[in-house]
Amino acid sequence: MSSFDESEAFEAAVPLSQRAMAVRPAAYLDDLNPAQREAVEALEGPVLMLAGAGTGKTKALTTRIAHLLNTGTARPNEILAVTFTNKAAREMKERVARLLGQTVEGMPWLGTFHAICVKLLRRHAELVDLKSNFTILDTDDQIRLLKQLVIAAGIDEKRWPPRLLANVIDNWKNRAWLPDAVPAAEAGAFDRKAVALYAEYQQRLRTLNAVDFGDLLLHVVTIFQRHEDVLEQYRRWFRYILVDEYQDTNVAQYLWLRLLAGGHRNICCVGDDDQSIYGWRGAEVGNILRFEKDFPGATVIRLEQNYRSTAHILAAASGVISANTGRLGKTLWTEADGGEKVRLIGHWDGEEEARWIGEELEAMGQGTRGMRAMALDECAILVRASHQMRAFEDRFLTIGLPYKVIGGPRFYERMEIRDAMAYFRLAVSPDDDLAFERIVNTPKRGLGDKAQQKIQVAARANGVSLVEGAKILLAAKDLSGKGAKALAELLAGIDRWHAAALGPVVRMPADDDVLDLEVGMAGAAGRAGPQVSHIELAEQILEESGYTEHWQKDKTPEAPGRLENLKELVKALESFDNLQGFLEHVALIMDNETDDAEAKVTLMTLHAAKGLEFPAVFLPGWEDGLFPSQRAMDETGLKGLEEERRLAYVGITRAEELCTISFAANRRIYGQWQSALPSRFIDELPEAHVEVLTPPGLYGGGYGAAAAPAPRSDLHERASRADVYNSPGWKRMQARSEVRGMSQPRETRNVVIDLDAVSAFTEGDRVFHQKFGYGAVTAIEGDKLEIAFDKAGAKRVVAKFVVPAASAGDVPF
DNA sequence: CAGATGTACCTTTTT
DNA sequence: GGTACATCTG
Repeated sequence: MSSFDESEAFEAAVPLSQRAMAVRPAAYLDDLNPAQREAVEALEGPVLMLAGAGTGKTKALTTRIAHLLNTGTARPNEILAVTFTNKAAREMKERVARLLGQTVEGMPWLGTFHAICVKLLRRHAELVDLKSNFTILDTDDQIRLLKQLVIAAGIDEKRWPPRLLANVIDNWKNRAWLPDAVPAAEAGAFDRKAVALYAEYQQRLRTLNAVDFGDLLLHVVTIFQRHEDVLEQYRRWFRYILVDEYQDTNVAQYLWLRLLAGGHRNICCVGDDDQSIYGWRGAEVGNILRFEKDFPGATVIRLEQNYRSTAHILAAASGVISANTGRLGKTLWTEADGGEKVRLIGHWDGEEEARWIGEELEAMGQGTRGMRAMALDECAILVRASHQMRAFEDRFLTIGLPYKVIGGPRFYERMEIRDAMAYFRLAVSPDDDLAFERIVNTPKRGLGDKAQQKIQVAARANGVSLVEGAKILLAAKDLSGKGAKALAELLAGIDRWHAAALGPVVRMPADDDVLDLEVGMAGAAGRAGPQVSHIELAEQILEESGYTEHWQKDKTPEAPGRLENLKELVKALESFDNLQGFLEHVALIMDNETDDAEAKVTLMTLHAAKGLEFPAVFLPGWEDGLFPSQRAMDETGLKGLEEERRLAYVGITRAEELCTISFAANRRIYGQWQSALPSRFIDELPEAHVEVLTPPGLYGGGYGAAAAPAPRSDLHERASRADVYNSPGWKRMQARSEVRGMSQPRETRNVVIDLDAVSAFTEGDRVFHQKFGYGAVTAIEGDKLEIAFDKAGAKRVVAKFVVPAASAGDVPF
């Protein structure tokens, strides 16, 4: 706390009224509408900002921060501003800086819940029996650790799959339940053993001096609850608190906030109950719904003017969401024109849906039906479940339409990156057992299960880390030739790397610097600089460990990509002072944004789309069972259905100009063809704002043609009844589909066979495919080739995506 | 110890 | 259908 001057902080706490007018004329205030302005100017006391989709929420939030600073009400380090994602934090930082000009010093306490908790926890680690250099485990580590515990406890892995156990524990942590606080009812519902395992897991984490993501919050809450002096100190420091996406907070986060805001109550929460879509991961809509009860006298401000979408799109979204109960209620309005109606189209199956959207995207590029031309990067396809993306990827690959997938496996989650990181972790701290386990036999060193078990036994018997245990094992000559030699080599490497990794003062990356808290690892300060830079060291580690070679020798098609990723990893080290700082960053950040010049359609889940906007949005797969998802409804009933409906609302409101909803009568799920009925949410779209494109012959001319739309009251009632499956709209659709002969697929159309591409091959040819690697042609069928791939097995592939094996060097990708 | 076959599983996902 | 993981076999 050394350099923080509390008296100065208090001086800044003089009430606003007594301070001079704004330091500078606050031109930014003129940019706001009345509601936004109110939200910005109500600086003191609790404020709840209910910000509908596209109503300038971030603008209000960032302007509020700027206003706090500009009026001298608070200093940058007195504002605690929390977000959920790093992206949101980054954006907020940028926008505040832009509002105030370049002169603002960084805001040290603007960040994600987790990043802020890391800073706090490093400071007070000893209060929860940790050392301040604790490591942060990601989900993968967590699961491997749990697996060990499950096995050690002699519990059937089938009964408690580590993955499931991790979920259960996460849920408990989200609710801020320590092992001894898990309610008996809850524990009984699962299994007593799960609680015992949870307790054991926590104990093990402590021994390893490690925390998982949930702990970051939970430990800090525990510290605040048990040490009033510490809490008091932070209440004085964080004089103004701002929270983004408040509807997504879980119980632990809620407690954390309430504790911190408890004194001065200067807390401003921004959120939208209609966009709460993370209930399944512990978010409590209840937090936002009862804000006024938690903070009596709170100012509630509604941002309702929408600047994003056309009137038709807004009306469609409002129509859907109005079927939900227990909303705080907002009415979005816009000055914008009606624009295009929301388009609705039905398809025979998922493939046709993908084909239609592909064609539509191409047509939109030219401008169709009097609409302006839309570039691909103005368009997005938002799906409910990620497996829906395959149909689109297949199709776009075939027609060569550029696309990008958001939210796939991230860079830092890839196998090769995690392996490399494990080596780095060992260099930083050789007693990182989890890292050691990961790489003992990667690359293959002839150290299989048996050898690894011996190491475990040696370590446990001597109460030391695995690296030490391995040394003991070797000294005792308890391991045979080949493996022993490789192990000795690895251990020598770790020692060498560790010596080289002990660098100078350990700090966070510059942009994450904390003004008054030293985040560095204890004990490393003041050491002389190493001879090699951490970048060279990283290269050496990968080289000497044989890891690079391992992938060089690998002949699978993805090996080159992995080597490329490793290079990228080393390059990423450049922006850090040392390996420790880098590891810390990666544990919390894990994002991977590649910007590419070429315009591409964006393909992502509805969840990933929250907070984004696109001129044109496609919402495929609106079928009951898929969306709303059957599972959501089965597991949480009406609550789940309502969350699905909010997801629909989020989807529609992503669109600025054009929103296209589609559904398919048949879809292949888990390899089985299944037919489905249009989503009940389709019935909830107000007919006046929808244009039905469904081709005649399918669904009898389309939705709305047969019967008048159900009255609103009926919709409402239906949503809350248990027999939602028997809705009038449903029966209507069902009847229609039976009458109109849904069993006939539409005529196949536009089957363009690229004969040139096919004629280049004959049976038996060796070929190369970008994704599947090498193989031999076994059959030719239309424009498709059947190929027996060496690694990937037999596949049917469109001829133009395959080249003769000889010319594999210049593949057309 | 490694590759090869067989068998259960299958939302949404950030930190 | 396709993947991740466990068990079987060379």
